[in-house]
Amino acid sequence: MSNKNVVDAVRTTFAVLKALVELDGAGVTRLANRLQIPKSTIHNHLTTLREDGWIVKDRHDQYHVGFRFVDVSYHAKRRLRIYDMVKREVNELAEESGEMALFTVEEHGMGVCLHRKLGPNAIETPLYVGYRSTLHHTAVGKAILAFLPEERVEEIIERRGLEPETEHTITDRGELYAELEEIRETGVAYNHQETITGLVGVGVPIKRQNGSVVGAISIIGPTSRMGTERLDEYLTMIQRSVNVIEINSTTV
Amino acid sequence: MSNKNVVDAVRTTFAVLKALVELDGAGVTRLANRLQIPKSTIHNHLTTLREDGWIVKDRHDQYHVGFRFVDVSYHAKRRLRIYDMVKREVNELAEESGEMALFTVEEHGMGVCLHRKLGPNAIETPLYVGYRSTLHHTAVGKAILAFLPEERVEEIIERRGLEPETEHTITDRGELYAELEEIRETGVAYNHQETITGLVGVGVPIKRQNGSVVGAISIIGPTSRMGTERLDEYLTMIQRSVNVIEINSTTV
DNA sequence: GGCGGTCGTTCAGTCACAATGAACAGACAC
DNA sequence: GTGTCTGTTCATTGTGACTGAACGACCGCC
Repeated sequence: MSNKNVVDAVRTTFAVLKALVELDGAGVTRLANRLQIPKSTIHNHLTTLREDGWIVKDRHDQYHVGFRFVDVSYHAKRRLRIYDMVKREVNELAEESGEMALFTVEEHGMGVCLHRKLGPNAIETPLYVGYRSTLHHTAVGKAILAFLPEERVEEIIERRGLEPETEHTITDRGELYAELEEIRETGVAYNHQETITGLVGVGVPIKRQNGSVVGAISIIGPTSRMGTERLDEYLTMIQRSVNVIEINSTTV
Repeated sequence: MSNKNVVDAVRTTFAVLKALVELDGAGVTRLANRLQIPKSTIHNHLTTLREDGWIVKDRHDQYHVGFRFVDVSYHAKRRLRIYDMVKREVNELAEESGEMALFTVEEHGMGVCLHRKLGPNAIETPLYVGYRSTLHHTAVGKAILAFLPEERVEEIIERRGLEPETEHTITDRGELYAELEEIRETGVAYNHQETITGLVGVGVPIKRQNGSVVGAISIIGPTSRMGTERLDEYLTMIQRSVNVIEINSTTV
């Protein structure tokens, strides 16, 4: 079960934290049952986490992840120098388009949404800042994959699979590679109802001077409002934003 | 050294994470030196954290806290049902006042800023979403302290102290209690250059139906722009916002 | 108001395993 | 080539993480 050179107790603690997030707070017994770990062990971990200020216990003896992670989150985002600039551009894209605009980066083979702005007409989606998803079925995800080294892409597909989200999700490796090739040529990635039926998106990667990809920006909306000519319009807007970001990031 | 019923390995791991945040990324050796823990031990923890997707290693073998904490952060904030409403009100306060508006809650005896919005004229401060500080020298902090149970307040002062930030910071326990009493009567807390010289603020607590305090909202700006009458103006605005929040939170 | 059935918490024993230091390998400057 | 930084591996060992059973607090129910 346990690999070498790793600390199992750390695994346990983060399993507890993950469960607290998923259960939206829980008590000792519920955690013990869910994780199949004795109550006393769970209790020790919870006590440690609480004493160190990472979780809280409410008046009903329910434990919750604490706000200290908000601090960690801030510092994680701060590592991206372009973050503030990207935020500004994404906000503008949302305002101009009226739809939802977002910024996503890749980490451990998953896409993580780091900024999201709802325009005046934006639809409701489960997407939030911090949301993690596989890369193969989103506009931003494919935009990123297209510009990662080939071996990284294979590694990621191996690790994360090509699970279908809708009937339009690309689940064939060859098909995906063909589309990535096309994205490399055109510099644009689309999401044609591959994540949620009725939802389309257009995304463009943000690259460093050396050509490596940092992340991607996209605009997302319902098929009813996002026809071909509208998508083209949005694409132009996004490309302008990415241009601004890429140019300004070289000077810093 | 080690308490009973706690897991030291967990302490170590979070010490590593904390150091990674403070150092803005670091390698094995630097962490080992800083934490006075052998390299191999640090390495084991880093490997575990990385395999589980909590930290990343860049191309220069520097470890950084990962974006997965952004996800945790989101779920921590989501626990506050009033969060979205507060966010909207704070944004509006910042727009209307032109200054910085913010929302802070208490956790483990510290204030944690959960939302911050810069108005058009807002000044630069080190305050960010996730920022943690002691409670005794801020408007929001005192607003919260005033409506916590007396024994909690004593506990917090005992644990966190009354460190001076400027020459105006209240460091005397009796003086602080007197001011808290006044805040309880008026429902308003002020920060008169107690955190940063030249910076003043006005804050109001947000309470639940049962009278317990959830957090506080404030507007912060430079002394030059924030005279008595201006502060009164802002106070009225904040009170209106808090009113909206408190009324709407009872119906949910 | 007594009585199961929860819950969280405590505690001492034990053996897995976290911590360790020394050795190794790779990068880099000079 | 040489020296000095890195990060990494690995066998050893002694400690402390894990464990189950017992405890006590709480709550609803009959």
